[in-house]
Amino acid sequence: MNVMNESPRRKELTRLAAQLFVQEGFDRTTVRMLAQEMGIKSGSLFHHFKDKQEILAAVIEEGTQNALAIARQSLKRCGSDPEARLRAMARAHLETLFADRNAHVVALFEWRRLDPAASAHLSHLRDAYEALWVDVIDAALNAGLIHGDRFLVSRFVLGALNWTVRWYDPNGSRTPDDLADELVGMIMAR
Amino acid sequence: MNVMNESPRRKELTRLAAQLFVQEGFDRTTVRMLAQEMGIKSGSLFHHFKDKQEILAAVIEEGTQNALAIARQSLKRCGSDPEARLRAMARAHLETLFADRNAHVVALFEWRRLDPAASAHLSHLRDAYEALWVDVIDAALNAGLIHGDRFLVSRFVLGALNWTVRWYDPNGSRTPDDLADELVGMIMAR
DNA sequence: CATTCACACTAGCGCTTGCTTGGTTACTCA
DNA sequence: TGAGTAACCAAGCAAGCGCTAGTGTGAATG
Repeated sequence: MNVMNESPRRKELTRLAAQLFVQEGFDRTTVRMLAQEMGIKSGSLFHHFKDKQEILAAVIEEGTQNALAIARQSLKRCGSDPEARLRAMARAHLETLFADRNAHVVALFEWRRLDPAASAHLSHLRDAYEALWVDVIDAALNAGLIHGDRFLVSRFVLGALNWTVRWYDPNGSRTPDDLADELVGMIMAR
Repeated sequence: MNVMNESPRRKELTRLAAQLFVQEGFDRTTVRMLAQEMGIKSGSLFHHFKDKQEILAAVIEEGTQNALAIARQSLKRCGSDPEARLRAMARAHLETLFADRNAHVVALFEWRRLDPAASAHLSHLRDAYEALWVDVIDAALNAGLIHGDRFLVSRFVLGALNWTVRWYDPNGSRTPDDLADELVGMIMAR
């Protein structure tokens, strides 16, 4: 088995795994299916990953790291205006959601299949991401842009955004930025 | 095997199955686990259900039928005021979501595991339910209570509501009605 | 009293699963 | 040129899977 490093080969395999996990679900995806998709034999898979669990963890970690990076970058770029920051977070969220769609669908819907160790590690990453959101929501509340309970508002907004993976069609007429603006418009006091 | 009727025994077994499906996920729940939870041997399970798929379909059908019934009842009770109807739908949604929590979690997150035949049948049920929502949202838009695109608004609202199953704690200080009112307040123009 | 029925049992078939083993190839770099 | 290593393969194991076949039983029905 490889060490836990991030060889380019492993990264490519992780991408393919994410796609299969979305298509079939984690449990129904067999190591033989994964291997075939990767053009290798099933035994060879365990040269790159300790076990099937580790593949799942790699997929989710990849997606969450990207989300965190993009969100931080967006916030840095957009100054300190609360409305601009709110809009930027919504846009960044949808941008990463559809850029790394497979990884995020796995993260959102196969989370429970992680073993406790991996789950604990990835929870911290997720918390770091959500903390960004809470800060932005807080600032928007203090500025009077939106009303309500900070906890509930952030949960509702994240729920509405995450649920888009269930219905949004990237080939349709609406861009992710359209969605973000519509959502922000929907919740802002006028 | 039993006919597809709704014997009380079968209904009770369906309830237990829903609980296990939530705990373990559909794929990881074995017929032996189901049988043990039900206090019978695995072979006996197939007296009540044709196969494992049929158990999943029964769980989801049960939940969706209840949601539809409760929503219709709530709308009938609350008159024709657009705001009251909007609030009633949100309350009804959360009420059924937590009254039949297991069934709904399965319906929301194990949907993909249905075979095509069952999926088509249950999609119609789901569409009937969502049609109620679109009507109510439409009326609220026409009354100027909320702003935005009817399609997007209903998707965002349903997303925010459905996502509550991931974080809402029924033993906490907030009632489902609190959540409904907060959400309605959040999206209403002021 | 005979028959039927719902419900449960035991036993196990045929197949798939995640993962291991022992060995081979292809490439890098001293 | 030869040692080291990353990547791979063929073969297979032990466990577990959904599901079936055939049987037993106590209560209701004729």
